[in-house]
Amino acid sequence: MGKSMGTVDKAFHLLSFFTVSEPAWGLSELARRAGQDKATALRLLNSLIAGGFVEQDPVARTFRLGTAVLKLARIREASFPFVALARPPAERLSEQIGETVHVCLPEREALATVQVVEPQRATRVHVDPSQPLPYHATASGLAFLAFARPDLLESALSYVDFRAHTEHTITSKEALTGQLAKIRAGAYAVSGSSFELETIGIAAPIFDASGFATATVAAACLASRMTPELETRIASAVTGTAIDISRALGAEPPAVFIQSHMDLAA
Amino acid sequence: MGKSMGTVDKAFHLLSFFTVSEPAWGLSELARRAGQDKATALRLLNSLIAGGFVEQDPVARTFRLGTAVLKLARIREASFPFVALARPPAERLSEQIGETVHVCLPEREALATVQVVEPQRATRVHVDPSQPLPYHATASGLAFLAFARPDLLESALSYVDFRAHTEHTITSKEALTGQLAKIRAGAYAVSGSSFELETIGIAAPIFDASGFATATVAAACLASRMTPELETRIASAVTGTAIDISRALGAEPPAVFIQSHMDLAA
DNA sequence: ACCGATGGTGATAATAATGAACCGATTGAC
DNA sequence: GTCAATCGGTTCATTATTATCACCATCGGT
Repeated sequence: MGKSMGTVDKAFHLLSFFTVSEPAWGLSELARRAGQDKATALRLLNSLIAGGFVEQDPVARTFRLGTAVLKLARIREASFPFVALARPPAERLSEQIGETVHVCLPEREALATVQVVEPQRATRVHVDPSQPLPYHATASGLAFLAFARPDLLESALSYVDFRAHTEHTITSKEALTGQLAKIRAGAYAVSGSSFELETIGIAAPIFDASGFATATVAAACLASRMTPELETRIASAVTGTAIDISRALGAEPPAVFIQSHMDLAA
Repeated sequence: MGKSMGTVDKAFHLLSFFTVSEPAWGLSELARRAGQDKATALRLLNSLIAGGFVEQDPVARTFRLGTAVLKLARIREASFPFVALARPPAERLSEQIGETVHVCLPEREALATVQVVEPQRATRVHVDPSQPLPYHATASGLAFLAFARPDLLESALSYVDFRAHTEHTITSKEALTGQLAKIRAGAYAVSGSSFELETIGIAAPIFDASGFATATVAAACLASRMTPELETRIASAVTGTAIDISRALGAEPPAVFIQSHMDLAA
């Protein structure tokens, strides 16, 4: 990793505190939580405001995300239309398997859901797009880590808290790395109720041009109707969708991954 | 304006070079265009990468916008759902008048288009969402400035270059402020081919809770089919849409603005 | 083999960021 | 009504950071 700029990192550290549940901050509290001096935080915020990344409420004096992020997101989607490209395959998958499908992108500490497709049938799993998916406790997280760039894997592992969300959650680094090896061999990840009870996640990585995972696609299934045969059928469909999306992005998944997918179909 | 951090400003300066038409940059060319030393630019880019705002293509070594902007845009829209709230009224407006409708947000030097709705009819104006709209040469810019918070007006005026885009462009500060006074009286702004020939923009401000403009909605019309009667009809529809969107945001437009809108309908 | 690009690195000189103390204004408790 | 605590924001001497240039290895074209 090359050298970077501490001041800029601090600015982004501040940005990371603006979340859906806490979208607006006062100066003092934000500085305290970010571990920065008030004066420093204010100067950083002034730069963020100048760049349009942050706005300040003129009466409450609180800070919130600005409109520049909307602009940049538009540019990014216009140039590399990930969400738009992933939608059709995700919709096909949901229709095919009759379960909720979601697409996630990695962030520092967890995965973020960027797309949810729910099937027509009456009983289905609801996925909250605003809820971060922990790496160690979700099928998507495991599928991503298993095929992630080594430095991203390492970084993500340093943030995993191994908190047990249910009694099935993986709670040690050794168990996690062992599980990742199995996933690499089988191409897809299953989280049997390790995040929420009653749901089973089946996930596969989406690859970028470098051959590493850049995103995930997953089915969120009702545990009550799962069988080994159904799991294989869904896993085959999910890995196939992951291959489709990867190719739509101009990337070719690793040969071993393609092979695993074809083995599932057989 | 409070003190800011030069280093952070430089990082954002780099970010501003990633556009729809030039979404990926090599290190040397970006540094040259940004007026920065290669080494400096690289370190800034490393920080941007660490924050997820920029990605580097592993083979071409080029830099592009990262997924963090998607995440922040999601958070911003979840907390302050401007785009989602503005869409239905904008679509209704486009259908009603049969012209292209666009919604813009102010940035430092110009307006940025965040939403475009094109009508079904064969002949229509195409609005490029990636092109910034100069304050002095577009109906949206004038409508915004006429109802902007005084400090924002002053800031925007300091950035206006008064460059003539066509022979009808306003090219002096005096002409601009005079025009703004007229717009305040009439509630909407018209740019008769002052930005591009053959198109006429009709714009109105969207208000926030403080009673000042926070965004704009505009119709981009073909000049060839414009008549005084049609202008009034469209202006009435546009101002009505601006009122609808303002109320959807929880804001009540000033009484004089409502009155002007009702006068147009009469 | 050469040329002129490219992406990237390292050491020092030049510059910027830092943070404790401070200010005026609110707020809430008594 | 007063006191104490907190708020947003500013100041300036101290300090740590960043900018820059020369340099390297590599690539594609002639």
